[in-house]
Amino acid sequence: MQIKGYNTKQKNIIVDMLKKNKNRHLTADEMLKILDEMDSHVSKATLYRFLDVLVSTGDLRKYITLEGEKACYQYIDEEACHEHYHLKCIECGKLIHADCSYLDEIENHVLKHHSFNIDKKRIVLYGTCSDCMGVKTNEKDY
Amino acid sequence: MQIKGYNTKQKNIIVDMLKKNKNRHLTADEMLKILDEMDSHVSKATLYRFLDVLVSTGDLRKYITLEGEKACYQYIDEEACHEHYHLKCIECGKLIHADCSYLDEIENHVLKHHSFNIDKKRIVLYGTCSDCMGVKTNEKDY
DNA sequence: ACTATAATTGATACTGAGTCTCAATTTCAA
DNA sequence: TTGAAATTGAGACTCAGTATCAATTATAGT
Repeated sequence: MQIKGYNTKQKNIIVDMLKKNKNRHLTADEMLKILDEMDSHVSKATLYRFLDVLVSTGDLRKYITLEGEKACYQYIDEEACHEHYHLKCIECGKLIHADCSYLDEIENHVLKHHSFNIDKKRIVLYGTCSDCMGVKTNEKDY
Repeated sequence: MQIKGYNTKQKNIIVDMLKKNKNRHLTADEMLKILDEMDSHVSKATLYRFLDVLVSTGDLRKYITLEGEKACYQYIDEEACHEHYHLKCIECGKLIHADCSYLDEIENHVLKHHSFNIDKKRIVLYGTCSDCMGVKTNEKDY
């Protein structure tokens, strides 16, 4: 991949780290920890700056910040270039990555019927996961 | 509506304020400002606490925090309780109420293929509305 | 009404992801 | 080689939201 701007040591370190972890969803903090463990320290500012660049060039996919959760990123290559949406369980908090072409149908419907162009990366559907479905915990009592 | 827990002055003030602004989407900060202007000061901690309660009882709908934006809330009453999903434009911030039976198809798909039971009221799809679609601002250049 | 106790409130300190600043360093084109 | 422009890093900063905890208030039991 082509690095935008000046070709620096730090940018190459970051890209290498992302490629090595392309099947994971990393947060910026996790990346910093990984880089430190690799004795390849890169500053927080540099990391955030370059992540933004990679997102803007389309080399990295950024998932929407969920309520109370951190943004996470996934490197995009041949194997991982299909998008997915997120299912977030209200009961147990689990985040499910739904890899599924149905996404495109939703996109098409909304575009056709509502003239609205969905950013698929940001889709988060809230509800109850299979594990929690029968197991309705007693509601908090206020 | 029934107030959960002890019936306090502050809770009533908050509910009144929400009812008066039921057609708006307010952030917590905006609410605090409104309350101050009404000379009905309620502390930040109390507001946030009670908003959580109202969301848990279903009296208030909380919209997911967009990257870099604040959470906003909408009071739910007879007129606003239909099942519809929301389309939120990333460019202009407009919130579109999409009344549409396609919702059920999404629900069925996710239940069938992912064993996940969507809470339809919470669906918010982010993207670009028709007004903003042609008007792509020039990208940042890195 | 009184009291005990449990819930609630509010001032304020704190958290933490992400941003900003700016001097020092590095890149690269000429 | 050189110097203008890009980049880096340490750390200060932002700010929505949370936690703390002593003081206050609501309610149930008598």
